[in-house]
Amino acid sequence: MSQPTPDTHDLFAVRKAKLDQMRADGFDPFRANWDQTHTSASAKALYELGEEDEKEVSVAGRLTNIRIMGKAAFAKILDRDGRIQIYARRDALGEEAYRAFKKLDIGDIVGVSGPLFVTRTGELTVRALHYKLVSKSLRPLPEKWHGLKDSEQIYRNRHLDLIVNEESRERFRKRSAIISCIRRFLESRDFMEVETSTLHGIAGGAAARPFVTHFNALDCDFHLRIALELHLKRLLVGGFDRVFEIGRVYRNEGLDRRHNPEFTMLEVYQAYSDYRGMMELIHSMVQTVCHEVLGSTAVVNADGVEIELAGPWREASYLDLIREATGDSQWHKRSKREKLVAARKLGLALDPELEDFEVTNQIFEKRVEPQLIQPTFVTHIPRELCPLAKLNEDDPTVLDVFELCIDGVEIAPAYSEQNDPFLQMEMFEQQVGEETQNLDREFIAALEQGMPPAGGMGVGIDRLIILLTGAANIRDTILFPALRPWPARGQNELTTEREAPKGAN
RNA sequence: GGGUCGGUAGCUCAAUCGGUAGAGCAGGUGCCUUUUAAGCACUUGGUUCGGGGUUCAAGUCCCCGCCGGCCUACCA
Repeated sequence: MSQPTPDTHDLFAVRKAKLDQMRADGFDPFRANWDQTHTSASAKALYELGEEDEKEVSVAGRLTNIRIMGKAAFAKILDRDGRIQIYARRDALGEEAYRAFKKLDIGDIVGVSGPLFVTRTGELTVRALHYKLVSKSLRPLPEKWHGLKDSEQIYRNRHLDLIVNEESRERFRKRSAIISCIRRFLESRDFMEVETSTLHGIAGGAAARPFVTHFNALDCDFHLRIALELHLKRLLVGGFDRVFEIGRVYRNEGLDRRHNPEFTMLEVYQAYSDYRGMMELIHSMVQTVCHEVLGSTAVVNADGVEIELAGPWREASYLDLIREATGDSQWHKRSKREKLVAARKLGLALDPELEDFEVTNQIFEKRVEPQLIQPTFVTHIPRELCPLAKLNEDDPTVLDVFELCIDGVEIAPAYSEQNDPFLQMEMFEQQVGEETQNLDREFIAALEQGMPPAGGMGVGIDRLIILLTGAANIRDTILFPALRPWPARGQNELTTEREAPKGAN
């Protein structure tokens, strides 16, 4: 087959022409495979064991770098563990194979086998005796030195980001390790992992606008869940005394540095415990993750501020923190008007129509929470703020709950769970007001069956990952964050044209 | 939703006051058998996000739109 000369500036066409030529010569890389005996890391480990020289390995990965020097070449391949150098020379591979090697492109996926050796400059290298192209890369990779910087491309083309940006690869590896560690921690405490449904008739357990979807078979609308809470508590009623779920929840609200419309939540429920028990649980959990995954109890946030996670953590009541922020020890005795004036002094122009507790809570969210950088359990939270927790026995205006704040963000709320169906009904009615169709009567019926006293907690996993990896943005911790769908005519339209696969047989 | 900044070659970035759109990497050709962002020589490559306007002349100024970053609003 006469090789058509493609435009040398059309990187796709140049690579496609190489592929066509290979297929014409009887080799189709998309039908090939490779027997990988070692990764970059295990090959290094093997070499460091010492003993006899010239250990043979067979590695595979994506070519990220090629340096051709006449009759020999160095290249690097990237596999799941990292990079390893390979050395190809004409007299070892043979004339024909070496000529083909020189035609490889950065981004191609190859298998390479041969003995390990260390180069003059001290780098462990595989001396290629055999190699095979096992997947052709038709698109060029971003620049080798600067990587991919454009944040939109990073989010839209995460695969490119992962190939060229090592920090990104490491961050997601760490995310996986943290979640795995959390699972093992909870299992070691005899919690059982469950999966509850994501399609809810009534999206309860939190106050957030849900996404709506339509179920054709039943011809009715469903909501994507906004929390895991109510189903998990029904499992407590059912006798699963210690349950947890790690799953997606969906909230139809704005996007920003700390909010993605779908995010990962961990919820844990433990019968015969309470919010104090949850304090111990989250503290131990974070210590365990620090030791097993991070190897450190200190983390540094995106602003360079160090946060010390080793315990014990500060405990402060909601009202004390408000008093501290406003400098008013008699805050609880002030009228709403006085509170509004105080809010204004703190630079908050609040709507006078807000309820009294909402005014205070605005101060909490805008002026207190952002200041809670080191881990702090905020306790004694006003009852209006959460309808699902038990009232404090000594002061029924507050709840037996905490909110764990770190780095100015709420990481985990936990409650002594309300199990009195009458009080629960009352709280629900206050919450939903007129919209009684949003009142989850099935849940109330479950409570009427009798739910054991329990502690429960929700952990925003993505926010925890931000904290533990020092990420600047929730999108850097979510593999495929929400973005507006591609415009109809994008600059980067699909290049692969529809054509009969000629080389296929 | 509002404010603000941005979108230039496949990638990372330049382009003075409105006056012929450039560089590095990647790509192509040639040389080079231990390189490290390999090197050397030559070289291809542009709907300057899209549409309109002002002007002798627009990447640059104005208007509209698209996409994104940041701030803000919403947000248990």
